[in-house]
Amino acid sequence: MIYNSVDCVIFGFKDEKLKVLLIKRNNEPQKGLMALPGDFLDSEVSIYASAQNTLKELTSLENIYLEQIRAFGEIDRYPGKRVITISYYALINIEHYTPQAGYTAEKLEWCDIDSLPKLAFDHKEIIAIAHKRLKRRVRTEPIGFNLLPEKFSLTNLQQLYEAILQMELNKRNFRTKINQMKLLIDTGKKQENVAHKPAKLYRFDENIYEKLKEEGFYFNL
Amino acid sequence: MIYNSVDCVIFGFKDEKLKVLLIKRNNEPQKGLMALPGDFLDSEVSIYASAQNTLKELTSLENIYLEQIRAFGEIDRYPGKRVITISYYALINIEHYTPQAGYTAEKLEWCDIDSLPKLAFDHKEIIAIAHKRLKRRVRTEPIGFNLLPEKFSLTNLQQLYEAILQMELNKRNFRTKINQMKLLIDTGKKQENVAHKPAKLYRFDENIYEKLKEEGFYFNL
DNA sequence: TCAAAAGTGTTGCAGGTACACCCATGA
DNA sequence: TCATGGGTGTACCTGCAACACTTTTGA
Repeated sequence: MIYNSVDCVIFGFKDEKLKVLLIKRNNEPQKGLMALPGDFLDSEVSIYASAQNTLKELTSLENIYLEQIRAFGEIDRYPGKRVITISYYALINIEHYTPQAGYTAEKLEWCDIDSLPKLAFDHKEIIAIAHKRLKRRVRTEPIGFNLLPEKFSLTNLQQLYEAILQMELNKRNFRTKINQMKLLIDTGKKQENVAHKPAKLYRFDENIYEKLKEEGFYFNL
Repeated sequence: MIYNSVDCVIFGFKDEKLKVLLIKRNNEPQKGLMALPGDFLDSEVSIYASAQNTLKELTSLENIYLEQIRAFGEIDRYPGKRVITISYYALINIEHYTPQAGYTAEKLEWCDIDSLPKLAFDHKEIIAIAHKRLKRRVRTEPIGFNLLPEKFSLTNLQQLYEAILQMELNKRNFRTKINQMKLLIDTGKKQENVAHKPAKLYRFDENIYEKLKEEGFYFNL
């Protein structure tokens, strides 16, 4: 007998760090360890819909960026039975996240991508592969933006890319490249109560965003 | 009840064309249609091993390039039961391919990637996604070479990339870029019996090949 | 008036693009 | 000697990398 499950690597961005949403297992096997949110697959539900459900239960969010990573199918990846898991990764605006009833703060946690706790099963490997995929995708499609709030400064955007790609970027050149895309709209607003020149706040031009997503682009940072 | 299967998109290169190995179904459902080779998954076998087995049964080849694409899990993708398939793609040297006993020429066929027959299930979509993946991979890892015979000319190599990427490439620049990689070794041999200047034949430097594969590279064609 | 971060102008250089020409072979 | 495809030299030009300076705010 083979079981199928669906797991989600939910990425968020906060305090200049790339984060993953993890849940503490309260059932055997591996009770007490942190793990990716997920569930066994219902035979009446498509795998994509199953990932969407997991996401909605946890975060109450819908219509968010969600892409399959792949299936993980080593024989012994789950103790006791044969479970093949199909993993997805999601990009969410962490400000929109509100933990759902039933999930207490004790159980759910946003963990830094580069200081993860001990994880159940092969979830460490799954996160690593999700991150690798994200690093590539972010250069090819304008999806990184899904991680930001509606209004953000260019510095926010740069820090996001630096966190995802785990490398430093040159401020001047980063801004030049972003400008070339003509993807940002000046909201007219500025930062408030900061002890320095306040940064302009931008939002996306949804039309250009969709257009770039279709056409594909290469963001040579 | 959910069933799992593993399907393989086996790529080959012949007559300047990128090809896929397809098999005519001789069982219901969709008997008579062409389909990707594959099988239901045995609970004692890892998904990767299952793909390797399919490949070996069909082509008698081992140790070849094999990478998972992803799982396909729409509810109605397979008539009558819920079957989630996990797809792999393989790159083989078509000259090494010898159809195995039990598979007659009537049943197995190398089809052009851009003139595929009607296919069973969602296999057309799977091939399209495999091809898309190959297009990307071929620029990021030196894997395209798996599709060529041991000895090949620079023109062979260029035609391969043109077939995969479905675009024309400039001869002069293509050669310059290949040279920069220092990946090729002059075998000292040349084409024979051609009515023009015979092309030099090359083979790979396995060491550099492995090194590039690890490091990653970007082949900006 | 000072500290801190926002925001911009410019120049040199690497490397990609494009083009045209010569070479070796069989018929 | 001609047709065919193999093989190379180079000049232009785009566009990325690197750097330093000005601006605006709160304290």
